[in-house]
Amino acid sequence: MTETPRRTQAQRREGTIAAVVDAAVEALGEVGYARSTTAEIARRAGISQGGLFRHFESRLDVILAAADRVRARQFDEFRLGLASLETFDLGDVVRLLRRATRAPINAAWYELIVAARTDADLRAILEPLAQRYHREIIDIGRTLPIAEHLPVTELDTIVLGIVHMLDGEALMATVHAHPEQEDVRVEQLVRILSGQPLF
Amino acid sequence: MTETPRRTQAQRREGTIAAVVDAAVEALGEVGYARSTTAEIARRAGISQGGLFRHFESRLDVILAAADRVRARQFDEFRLGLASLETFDLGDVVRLLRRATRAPINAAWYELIVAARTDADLRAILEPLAQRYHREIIDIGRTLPIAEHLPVTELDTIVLGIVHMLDGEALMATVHAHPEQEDVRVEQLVRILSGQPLF
DNA sequence: AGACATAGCGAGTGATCACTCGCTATGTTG
DNA sequence: CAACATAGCGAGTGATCACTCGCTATGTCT
Repeated sequence: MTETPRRTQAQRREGTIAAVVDAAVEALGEVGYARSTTAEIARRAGISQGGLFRHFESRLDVILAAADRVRARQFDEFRLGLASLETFDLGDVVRLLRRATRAPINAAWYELIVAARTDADLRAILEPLAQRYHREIIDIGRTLPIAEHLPVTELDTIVLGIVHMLDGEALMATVHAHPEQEDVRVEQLVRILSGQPLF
Repeated sequence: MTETPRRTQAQRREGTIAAVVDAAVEALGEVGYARSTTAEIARRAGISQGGLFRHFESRLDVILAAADRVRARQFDEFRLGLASLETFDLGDVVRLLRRATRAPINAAWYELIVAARTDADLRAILEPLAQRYHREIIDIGRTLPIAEHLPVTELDTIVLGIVHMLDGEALMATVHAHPEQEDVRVEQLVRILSGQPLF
């Protein structure tokens, strides 16, 4: 009655691993780091708890794979968004960045960053990824047309400053959202950065 | 041999409660929300686990008290710092704010904010505190001398923007610190906000 | 087809969780 | 001092944690 897909071992393995990593990313976003247990992840991946450990040595091993998947997907999507812009209007770039920081998948990244502060093992595996994350943000900033009109250290300060601001905003929004003020805040920010003196 | 302090019941109660709340704040900062268990908090407070439940109905009850203590202490200290400033140089204010966001006690606040995203019960008790936190930041901003030279909505945008930026910076610093660049970043930021056009 | 390797399963295991309960210690009230 | 109320203790309790293990299911190799 039911069809037998007849997949090779490599296909089965690959498919299961991908399902587990996706499930882990989803769990991090939906229930947070502490409740992203191996049972929870296995359930979301449609696999038994024991089966999970066939492909991953430990929970941390799953988390590491999930973290790198989040990082890669975020940058892929952001670069795609950048490429679709016809002009490099600062407001558009900030809005793209805001969309990235508010994306559900980015919540998983925040979970990991915060958990890493008090979990030395997690921090050890997350640090290289965070370094790369940071590096990629800086690099993208330097490819923007604006880069030609600014000293590089100021450019980096502005890019990181905006990203950090949006990170802080996204985190606080979970307990205190102000959606009606967000657009006007972006406009004001752009105006300030564009050089109209404020005081 | 050992002295008997002979405290009243009210004093004993008050002292124990204060010890528990302090222990909870300390635990949140040092081991994070998930590992701030009632056993961990009781141990740090020098009390038995059962004794803790004599004064608090649940773990969340302890957490709530700790959260409000963090909020109150942060604002007390910041207002004290502000009062000690001879001039209201923007750089000094930003440095004060940075000191506040990087304070160990503030890490407890971040733990709670992030945990609240995926914990409805925690979010319910934390939301009013977060509202008050937000309100107090805005209010302090509006008492600054700068307020007289700016429309209030722009002032709020700048104040919240800087606070969010420092929050984001503080959070990312746990996995990716750049202490050597921090001072120059503040100077650049102040220069930008002071009206020198960048592009 | 038969021998072998890998994939997947689910019932353990010891540790830890928030919380309870019967008890003792200390302070209060008359 | 006696009767009582509150403070504090620590051994439970059932649930859940990461992880293991003996087993079956499925794919591979000759």
